[in-house]
Amino acid sequence: MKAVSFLDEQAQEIPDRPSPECQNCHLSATCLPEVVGQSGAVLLSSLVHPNRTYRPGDHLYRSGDRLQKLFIVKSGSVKTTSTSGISVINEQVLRFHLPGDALGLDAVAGMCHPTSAVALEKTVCCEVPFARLEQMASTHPQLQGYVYSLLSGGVVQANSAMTLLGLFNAPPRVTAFMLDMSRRLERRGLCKTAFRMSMSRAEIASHLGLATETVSRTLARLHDYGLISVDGKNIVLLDVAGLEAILTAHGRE
Amino acid sequence: MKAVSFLDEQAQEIPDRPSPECQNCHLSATCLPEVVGQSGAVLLSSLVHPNRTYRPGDHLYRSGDRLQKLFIVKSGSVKTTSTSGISVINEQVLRFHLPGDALGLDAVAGMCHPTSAVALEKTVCCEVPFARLEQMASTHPQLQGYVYSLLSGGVVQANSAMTLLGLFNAPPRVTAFMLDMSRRLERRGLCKTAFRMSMSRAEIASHLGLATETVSRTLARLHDYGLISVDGKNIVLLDVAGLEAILTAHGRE
DNA sequence: CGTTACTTTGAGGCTTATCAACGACCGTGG
DNA sequence: CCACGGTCGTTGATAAGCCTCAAAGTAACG
Repeated sequence: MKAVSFLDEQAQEIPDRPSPECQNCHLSATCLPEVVGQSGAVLLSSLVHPNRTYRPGDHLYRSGDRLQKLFIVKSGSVKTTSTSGISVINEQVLRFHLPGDALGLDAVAGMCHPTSAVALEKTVCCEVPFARLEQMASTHPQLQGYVYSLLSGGVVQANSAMTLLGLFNAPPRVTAFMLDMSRRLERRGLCKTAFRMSMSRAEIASHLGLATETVSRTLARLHDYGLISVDGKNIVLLDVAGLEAILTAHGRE
Repeated sequence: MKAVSFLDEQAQEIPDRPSPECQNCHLSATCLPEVVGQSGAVLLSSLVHPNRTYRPGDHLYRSGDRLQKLFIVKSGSVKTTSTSGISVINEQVLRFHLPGDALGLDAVAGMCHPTSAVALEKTVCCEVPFARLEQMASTHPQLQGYVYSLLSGGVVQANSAMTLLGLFNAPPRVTAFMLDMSRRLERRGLCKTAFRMSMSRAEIASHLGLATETVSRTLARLHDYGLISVDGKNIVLLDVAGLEAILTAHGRE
């Protein structure tokens, strides 16, 4: 089963395509569903900058950078991270972004990125100048509503991540992480039971507020129970019902 | 030193004021700073519903309710909570909202509240019908930008809360919580070193992903170190520099 | 003034972080 | 092509932090 990182890889190879045509984009269903209409896609095409390719470790933006454009992952994957502000040595992985996901929305409030974004693998992104998006949104109610949804959805997502860290211990955290990945991949038309996790164990651990070793051990235990199959970054969910049972069983209190 | 819960209490006593005048509101500086201009405040007054008073434990809205209006805390305090979706027994406190804070923004994406909001004490709120706010924002760029900021700020806030849970253990979590309260109160023109925490220990614990007893013990230890003074819900920050040192010292590797 | 809920304190045990070592994989350079 | 170093992942042992249970003390409320 093909993994997300290999999604339409050949189509993405074309470097710096001068004028992306959103109406032909394979992501249009997940990326801008309500906005892309007969004329909507054409409008958006005028907004979207040429695609740009990033290599693993490349920064899309760094914490402190001025907000100029938003990003939409077209292929590959990206992590957003924040430092505590106190010590710079340690960073928290806030979220992993898959194709269709928007990045940089948290910079709107201060017009300056509070987080950093780093490509996890070879990644292609669309770029949307925020000033022009804001301008165009003011004359296109549909687009405005979509921007609201994006921003609001970011709050919902962050809240559920916080709930995961607040209510659950290690096993359900790791389990919920995989089930969440599964759901997000399914929504993109990819296989929901077998996939490749492009991030390192350390990045998963940071995202879940755990130590690298704990993530490794938890995956091993889930494997022993016959719930998953683990081969490096490749994961197969063997017993989804069993995994969901972990969530109900291992909550705190 | 006056605490936030007693802020202008007499002025708030007036029940169900029929037509709130934002230009006279004592919160105008913190609540809608950029929007309230000569004409802005008048416009907003036409948006804002009569104030409503809540008693401790009253719900402003419940998870699942349809989004109809946003809320702005005028006096008192509110907690927003979410359940894991798996088990209803346990709830996670996402945030405590002080006067000037907006609530309900996370409902925009699904037009339905994903969280619940409960008053912690006697609380007065302004209500803003979302449909009319959206409508008016489309014709008033300043207001639109403000709504963007509110939403984006919600993401930033949620991310920093997640970073706190992900990177720090108990002592810095409790410390950061108090320092955050201090900053937020200072921004409202209240005393930043002595204040009343209207929420229970259990609610603080839930917010910080800890057990009630751990919060209690941590506060006791900070008291022993001479960093704070604790008398029930009343807190005095005795050594802010010392508290900030806790943050740098007790981070997880 | 009694009842209830909340808070504090103590003791014990479990989860998980930490330290350490080993093996696997990958890219590099010989 | 193989040897090499480095990063990453796994596994084990240990200990620390925090959760849990339990009980007493305190504040809040009718």
